[in-house]
Amino acid sequence: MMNSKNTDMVEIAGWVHEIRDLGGIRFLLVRTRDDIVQITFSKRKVSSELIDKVKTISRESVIRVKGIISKDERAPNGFEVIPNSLDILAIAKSPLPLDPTDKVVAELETRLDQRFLDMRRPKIKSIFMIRSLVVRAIRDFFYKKDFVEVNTPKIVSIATEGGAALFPISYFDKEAFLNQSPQLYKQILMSSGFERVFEIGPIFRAEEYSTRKHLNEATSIDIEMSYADDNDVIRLLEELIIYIYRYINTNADRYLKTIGIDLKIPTRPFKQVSYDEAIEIVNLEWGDDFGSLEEKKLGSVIGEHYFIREWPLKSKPYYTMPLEKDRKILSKSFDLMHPRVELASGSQRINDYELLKKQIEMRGLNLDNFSFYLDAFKYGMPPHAGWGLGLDRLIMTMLDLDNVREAVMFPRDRRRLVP
RNA sequence: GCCCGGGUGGUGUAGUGGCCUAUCAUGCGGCCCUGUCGAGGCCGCGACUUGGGUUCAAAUCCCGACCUGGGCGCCA
Repeated sequence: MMNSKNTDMVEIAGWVHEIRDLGGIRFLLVRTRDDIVQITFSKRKVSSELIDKVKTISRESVIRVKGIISKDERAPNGFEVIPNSLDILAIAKSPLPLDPTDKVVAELETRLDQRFLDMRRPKIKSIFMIRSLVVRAIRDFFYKKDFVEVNTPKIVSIATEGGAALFPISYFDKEAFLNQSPQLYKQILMSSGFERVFEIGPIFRAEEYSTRKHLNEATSIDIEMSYADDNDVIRLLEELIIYIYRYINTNADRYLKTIGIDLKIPTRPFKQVSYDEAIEIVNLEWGDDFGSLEEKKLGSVIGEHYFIREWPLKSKPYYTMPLEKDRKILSKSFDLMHPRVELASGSQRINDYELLKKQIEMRGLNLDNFSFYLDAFKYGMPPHAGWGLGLDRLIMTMLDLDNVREAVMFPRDRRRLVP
């Protein structure tokens, strides 16, 4: 919001971040989207009319100031503005529900209740400025790789994968659900010949969990790629993660500084462990799934991003390509793990109609519900692979946030529906 | 769904039966102050989630409700 009118005159509009009144001199710190600028009202240099006006301003009021830039070593960042005019655009009521200057840090719950104010804080705003840049990096990456960006329906008739609970909604006279994943649709698009698609969109899970890593509405980055296998999309995922980290490191330096993060860029290739190796490390029986404790242990043993590959077929969804190895029924599947949390999971998919039907039936699901999906496999479905990556968790792990809700502007969790 | 914590001014806290007309910080109001940048000094304002119970006496102990933090399960 700093528009230089000529070399000296500036106009600044923003919130009154702090007021320091020393009697004969009064400092207003005005906060714009990206900066905090000091406006200095001294009796010597500013009219008494303006001095009287500035006395009526409360913290977090919105003002517009026109004045002259003055270099002064005593000012923060070495300059300040000596005002010629002052418009009070909106007076803020008092007391404030929380303190945007970080002198007293409110709890997350209070902050989320007053999210509009919370996001005025430079640290919090920086999270979302970075999140925007991450999304930009993702689009950048996929467009360069000749992917097509798509939008699939969020109102659907059936569960995508079983497993997670769905939110039922009423769709005129029919029952419908909020989609838990774009999985089925992005696969159908492979049959339509788009070859490489990606989508950045919301997914909904009705699980009643209440943890630091779960949301009931999350943002998923999903891709699907024809003529690719699990290895191909693993490489692509690695490449994307590193692209994002690099992009943020070079384009979001100021925001990283504000948050106080020194971003370490992961190195390729990421470590890989097979499911069999992983259960060995954490002492599980073959066929067991990893609990939180095991996930933590694996994370601390490996210490950086890694893949867990070749999961037992039965612990992955029906569309996962089977893999027979050492007389065990595994799958061409993988999870991308951060030491703290799972970030992504993917696989090569089944593209054979009969095999897919068999896998759906084996899981006790009703084939009739899947006809719109299965039809796409009847008339020439290329081999393909893909994955889904949780954007919110990616931001959480990248910026070392304690709670995934910190990475979402208006999070939806077990209890929170407002704001 | 299970287990363990917690609800004290606007915000963040101290306080484990009487010393509480409740601590401290921040904030807000007033006064002083021309270089603040966690401004400072003085004065003032503002709170025990809720319903029962125990007790001479409850912020404090017990039970319920509501809200809430963490862990587990499940999940991405």
